Amino acid sequence: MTDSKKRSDCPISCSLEIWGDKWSLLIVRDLMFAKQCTYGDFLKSDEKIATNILASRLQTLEENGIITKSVHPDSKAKVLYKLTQKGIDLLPLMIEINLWAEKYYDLPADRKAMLKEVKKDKEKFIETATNDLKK
Amino acid sequence: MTDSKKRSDCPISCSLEIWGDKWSLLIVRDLMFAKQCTYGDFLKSDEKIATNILASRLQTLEENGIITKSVHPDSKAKVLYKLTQKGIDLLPLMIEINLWAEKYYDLPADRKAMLKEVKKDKEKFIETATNDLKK
DNA sequence: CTTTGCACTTGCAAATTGCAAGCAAAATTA
DNA sequence: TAATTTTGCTTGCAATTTGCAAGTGCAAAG
Repeated sequence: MTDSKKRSDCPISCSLEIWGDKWSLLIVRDLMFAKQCTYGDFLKSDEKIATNILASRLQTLEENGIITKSVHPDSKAKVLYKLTQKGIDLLPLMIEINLWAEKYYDLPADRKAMLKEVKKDKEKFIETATNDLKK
Repeated sequence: MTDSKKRSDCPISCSLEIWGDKWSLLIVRDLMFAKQCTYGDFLKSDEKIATNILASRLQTLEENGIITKSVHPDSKAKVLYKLTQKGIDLLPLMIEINLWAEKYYDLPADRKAMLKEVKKDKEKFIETATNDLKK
């Protein structure tokens, strides 16, 4: 069950082994930008991830220390997913994905607004958002 | 054959539809950092991509305007793959992946050396490397 | 104490992956 | 000029992964 079969020492390759698929970074996105953090929230996202895939991705993200599970303060029936520091550290990468996509595709208004802030002072934005996510 | 089935307008999702798998960014990496640019070069990389997968990834990267094929100056039998501007624009994203991985995993010496340069002046590094890749 | 909500699990068909072998055109060697 | 090798793929097939639908078990609400 562990990641015993590392393809190489390349950091790009190691990273892709964790979140290199069509879904994992969407979960990170939800936790980072949309503040969606329950299983049901993830299922409700636009891309319509299948429930078994979601469960499997949440597990590997947890196994790799990107997210943690905890009991939701509202109810024991709910599970609250949160980004760990390692997960929060993906923020600069997520921002760069947005900036790349902005150059070549149409973005939704809210994401455009966010990038406007990013461009004013990227480091400041990252610092503020990081502190926000740590709460 | 086109990407008619767009999952959502989210830039993260759109990006992942192009290069969200375990292999595509390794090809970009080879073109970007290792200057490997023939079919055979890609096959020789540490991660040992299967030849049919390589062919399919090269095709979708080309279809999405990330890379272009041209005749190798040395020989008509060889194909030279190059990053387009859209591909070169993935550099900041690739750097952030390296920086993230550096924080949590061991990197090979040459990549560490590169990141040392990056940290001195990220913007300068990107500018220089971008100009290099345009040649 | 029954019904609803939430977080999953299970079963199965369809698609994708990975391995090995094959193939045609160009280049090299004999 | 003919035979061999290199290069960039394609093909066939088994194994794994995905995606869809239905089901399950526990907590909370009515």
